[in-house]
Amino acid sequence: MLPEATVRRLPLYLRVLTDAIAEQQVTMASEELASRAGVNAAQVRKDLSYLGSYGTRGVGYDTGLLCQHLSRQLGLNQDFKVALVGLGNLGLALVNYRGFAHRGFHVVAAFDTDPAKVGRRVGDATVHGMAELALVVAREGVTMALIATPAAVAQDVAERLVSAGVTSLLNFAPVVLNLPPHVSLRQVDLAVELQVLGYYEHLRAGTALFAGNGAGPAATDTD
Amino acid sequence: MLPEATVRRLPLYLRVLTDAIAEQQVTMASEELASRAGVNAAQVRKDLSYLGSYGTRGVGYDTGLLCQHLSRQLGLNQDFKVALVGLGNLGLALVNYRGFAHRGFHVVAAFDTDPAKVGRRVGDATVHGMAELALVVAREGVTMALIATPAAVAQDVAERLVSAGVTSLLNFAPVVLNLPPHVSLRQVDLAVELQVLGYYEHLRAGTALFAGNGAGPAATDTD
DNA sequence: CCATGTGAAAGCGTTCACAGCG
DNA sequence: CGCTGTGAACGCTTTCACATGG
Repeated sequence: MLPEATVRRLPLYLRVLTDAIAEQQVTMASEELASRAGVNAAQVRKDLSYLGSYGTRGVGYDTGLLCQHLSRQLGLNQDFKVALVGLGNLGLALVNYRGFAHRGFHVVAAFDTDPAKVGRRVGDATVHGMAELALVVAREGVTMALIATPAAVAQDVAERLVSAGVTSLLNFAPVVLNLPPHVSLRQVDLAVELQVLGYYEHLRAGTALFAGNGAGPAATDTD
Repeated sequence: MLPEATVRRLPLYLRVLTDAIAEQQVTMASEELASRAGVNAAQVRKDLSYLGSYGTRGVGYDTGLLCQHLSRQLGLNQDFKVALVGLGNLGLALVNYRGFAHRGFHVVAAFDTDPAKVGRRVGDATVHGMAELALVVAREGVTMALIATPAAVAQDVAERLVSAGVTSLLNFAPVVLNLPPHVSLRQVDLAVELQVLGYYEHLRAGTALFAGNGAGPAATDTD
């Protein structure tokens, strides 16, 4: 079991390594991997040490070997079947997002309440009405879902997805979801992100009257 | 100066309070606020204690009073001028997102490289070419920006925004941005979120062979 | 000699437990 | 009596510093 903080950084390392491999780079030291991933070098070494010893002292890490191991750890050699609920602007953006299929995440089913959208195809998926959710999710063997619905229905949608067999959810609706503990849940909340930025912006505006320049607390966070 | 972890939760509390006020609820105990925000009650009390003493012992918090104070802390009484760069599916979703204008965030300028899009209006903003970025950002007094461009150009776009006077960035492109420390940066990375879910999904699939049921480590995180 | 891998230390964030106040 | 506000304990994360090995 890897620490959660480590899990969140593995995709970044993987991205850096993939770029390096494309540039024919065969080895990389923790120092370089760290600076390209925006973290501390000791952090990189500790994170990678959880996976075993895949580096060579005096040299660095073999980019190809490490890339392979990170992919395996993240389960990227298998394919994940993903459902998308809510085909507003955000839902459409999600289904067309390149980063998904690229890494083994396949949106195989989409759902919306709007009868005008039902029956259309978005990406590789057909749009179904909400009534068919349980049936289609079970039939397609979907295990992950993206919730891009209005906040008011997100909890209900989440519960129906979980009942139908989904075990991982990525929720974009601005509500806190209550789900059984065996379900993995991650939240992407644009309003929260903006308000956090607003706080620091507001802080700078206030302290600028007292302090000389704008050298304030930069909230750099990758999550 | 509030701890960053606390700042990230304030918008959640604010949302719960806003809902409660709409339901005519005048006071709320830390216990209820906590459960509705999906956190621990002691956490709520500690977070709120950083802002001062706005609760009444034996009763709870005055929803209206607390809401007002949280809004002030987050700088939501002032208006923020926001620029949007990149008008793909995601960019369009962002400009049409309701949660923004609602809380004082106004997208007053948009930019894209596609000549076919330049000159159009999206929401309340006119679409400009990239060449006009510095000029328009300075003229409109933009301080915050959303980067919804391809990864390859995000670093360049970010630097140009910062040169033009932007001090807060919300980046949706899947790259680590390197910026001067006085700039606040937040990252929303869909590929990372999915891969984290993939890790736990993969883990459950692997351990299911050994352990009896799927009661695994649920990564519930609001961030 | 150089960079990894890792104990030990330092720093944060969360949770507990209860004193204190309305 | 109930709930806030808070010191103290706990656990997780990050960083340091260096022994170890190619």
